[in-house]
Amino acid sequence: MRETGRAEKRARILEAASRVFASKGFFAATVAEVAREAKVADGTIYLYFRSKDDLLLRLVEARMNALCRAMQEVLAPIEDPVEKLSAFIRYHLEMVERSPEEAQVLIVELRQSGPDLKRELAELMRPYLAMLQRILEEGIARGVMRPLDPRAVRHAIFGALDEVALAWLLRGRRFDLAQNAEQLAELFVGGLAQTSPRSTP
Amino acid sequence: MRETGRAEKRARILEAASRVFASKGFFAATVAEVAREAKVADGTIYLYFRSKDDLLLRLVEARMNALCRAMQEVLAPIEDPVEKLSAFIRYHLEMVERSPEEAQVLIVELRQSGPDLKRELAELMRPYLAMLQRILEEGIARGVMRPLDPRAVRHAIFGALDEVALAWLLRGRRFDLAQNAEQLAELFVGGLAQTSPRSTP
Amino acid sequence: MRETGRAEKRARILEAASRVFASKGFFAATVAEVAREAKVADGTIYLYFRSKDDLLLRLVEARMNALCRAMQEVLAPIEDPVEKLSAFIRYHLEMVERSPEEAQVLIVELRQSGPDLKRELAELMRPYLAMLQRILEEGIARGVMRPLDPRAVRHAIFGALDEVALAWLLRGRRFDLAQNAEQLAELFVGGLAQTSPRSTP
Amino acid sequence: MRETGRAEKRARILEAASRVFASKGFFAATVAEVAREAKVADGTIYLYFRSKDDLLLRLVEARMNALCRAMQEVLAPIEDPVEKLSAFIRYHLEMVERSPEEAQVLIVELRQSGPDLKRELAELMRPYLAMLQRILEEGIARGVMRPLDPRAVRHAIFGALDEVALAWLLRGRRFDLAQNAEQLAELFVGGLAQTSPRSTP
DNA sequence: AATGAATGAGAGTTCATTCAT
DNA sequence: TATGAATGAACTCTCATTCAT
Repeated sequence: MRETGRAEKRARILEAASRVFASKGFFAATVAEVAREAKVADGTIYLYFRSKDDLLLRLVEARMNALCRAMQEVLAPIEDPVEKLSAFIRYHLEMVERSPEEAQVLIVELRQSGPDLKRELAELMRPYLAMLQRILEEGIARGVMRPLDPRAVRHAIFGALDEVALAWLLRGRRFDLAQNAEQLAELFVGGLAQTSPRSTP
Repeated sequence: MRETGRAEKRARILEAASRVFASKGFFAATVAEVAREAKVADGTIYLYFRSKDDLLLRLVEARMNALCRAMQEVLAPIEDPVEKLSAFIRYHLEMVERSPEEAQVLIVELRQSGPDLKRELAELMRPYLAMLQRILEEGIARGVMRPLDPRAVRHAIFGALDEVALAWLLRGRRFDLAQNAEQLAELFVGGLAQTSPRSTP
Repeated sequence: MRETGRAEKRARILEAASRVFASKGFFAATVAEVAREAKVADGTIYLYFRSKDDLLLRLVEARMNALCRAMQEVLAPIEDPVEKLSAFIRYHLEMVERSPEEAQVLIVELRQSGPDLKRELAELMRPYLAMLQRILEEGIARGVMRPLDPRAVRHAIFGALDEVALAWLLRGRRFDLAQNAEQLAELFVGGLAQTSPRSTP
Repeated sequence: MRETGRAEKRARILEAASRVFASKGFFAATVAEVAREAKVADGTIYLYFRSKDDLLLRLVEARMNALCRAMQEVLAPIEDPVEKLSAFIRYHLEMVERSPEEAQVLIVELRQSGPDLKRELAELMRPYLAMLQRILEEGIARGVMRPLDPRAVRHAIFGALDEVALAWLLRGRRFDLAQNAEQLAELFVGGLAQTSPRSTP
């Protein structure tokens, strides 16, 4: 238990925090509970994280990094921006379906915080949103997507994904998320499709 | 100061709660602060509301009712479901722009709560979401919208509106919300448009 | 509703207080509850009583007065101090059985109070205890009771009655109080009986 | 300061609670006051006790256990049930005289509580009352006591002891408790004495 | 590095009492 | 005289954070 020990314990605390925040919400969760779940002493948390807020921040950071990396890999081999967008939507919800607990933190608890924390959390989401925006920009640049404001569309798509995931989580995961992913992909791909070429006979 | 007095004071407390919750977040806000803002004693709050949770619930209820009524009136004279949807999107964000503080509560604080409260809040949103869904169902029924799953699309549109509004609020209202509304309207109207008829010469 | 009105309302409040204090305990009971039970406004209580403490004090006072008067009448026609004592014991528990709610206040709630209030309450009990003591003193003077310290015996008898009544009330009035009264009467009459004269042939 | 430290602090809090409850009454006493008296932080109380109610419960429990053990030892070497009863009465009041503060809690505050707490407290008294009842039952069985209902007599004796102790405490311990104990012992021993043997010359 | 007992500020809520009507 | 809405002090209990071991 040296260097690896440290990293492992940090990870264990983050895992514990993820579970506890997901099940109780960030505010209702207590540091003591996270400590118990991680099988460390209360004080130990503070050797790895500055505060409860910091714990959430680092948790979201870790999840976002993993999500970004994974999404990157999924999108890399795809050439067409339209297909990229479609893959983005489907893969995002696939991840939610695969790790609902992690998703819970990113989706639901993310906004549970005072304004300061909220701003910091938004900052952490940026790389992910940037990926989405780049797809849109490229689609527009290549002329395969309508020239709508990429930032507005990015927010729209992200909000849609978020809301669908939230509904799925809140309703106890009772509907088919993959099917919803298809619907969303069609909706947004259709919404961004260049319509003029079709009108030409 | 008889019947009007009571209702006015209740409204004053709701106004105060709206401001305080918006600026600090529901959890960080204290009942004492709401009382101070409303210029009543701490205990007075409890003559009008059962608890802090109830205060949020009633606040969201009031705002939702107003929003539903207003939206109803806007949509009533419109016949075409596609135009109705377009109007829904534009008017929703128009309201956000007009009363950002109220929106803050509906959009941001709405999810700040333990799971129990969250469920009750979701319940309060239902009539509004139902309106949106009905537009989609009618559009599909009349054959002017693609037969996508109305529930999925409803979530998508609502999430998109929410996220755009949230971004606008968090960034200090620095971009043009009306313009974004146009973009969203185009995006979703396009995404729902029946494409096949066009391909027929 | 003039002079009689006042007295009647005062009595109504006392009745209400009796019921509420009996069912909840003096501390747990609220003035608002008493007011509701008496069908008067909260503030009205304070037109008739100085404070919540005063309300209890006046309630006990009224009950003690009634109890004293009734006991007085019961004992008046009895000549023999031993029979008087026996009647006192039986009648005391008879009253408890007849009006358990009033008894509850006198027995149980009587001690629920800070030390100041407690002293004042003890003061109110004095006339009743004095009656008992006088019986004992006369019995001793006449040589029909053993010359035990009348004050000590008075406390003993009163404590015994109190405890038996308390047990009866706490156990949900499930045993026969009259039978217990007989037992107590025998016990104390026996305990106070002059034994030596009898042994002389 | 390991195992002993914990137990000692718990004991210190109980001592403090005993003093504070005795001087102010359970209801009027505040947890903050107990904490101050015990020289610990407010929150520390809750590391050792679940609630203010629990604090009283555990306090009574500890006192009752000690009382039972001590009484057990006193009675063990005594054979004759009549003498046992006499010793019980004298020793009970001796204990009150020796530790008036502890007695205050057991006697006075014991009934200061809502009905739920009251029932739990009554439960804690049972072993002690059972000891008393057993003495009576044995006395009756051996034919050295009159066959009065042991439960009724038990209540009577306990109530008498309670009341005498209460009076002594409320009057500022101004009369001789030991003397009263003698009187009570004579009273009850006399009351329970088999009278028939006396008639034999 | 790790512990977990201790801290104490601060939360929501209650309720005896007052006073304008 | 009666009302009951309003008050605000005071309560119990929680929990993020610290620090002696």
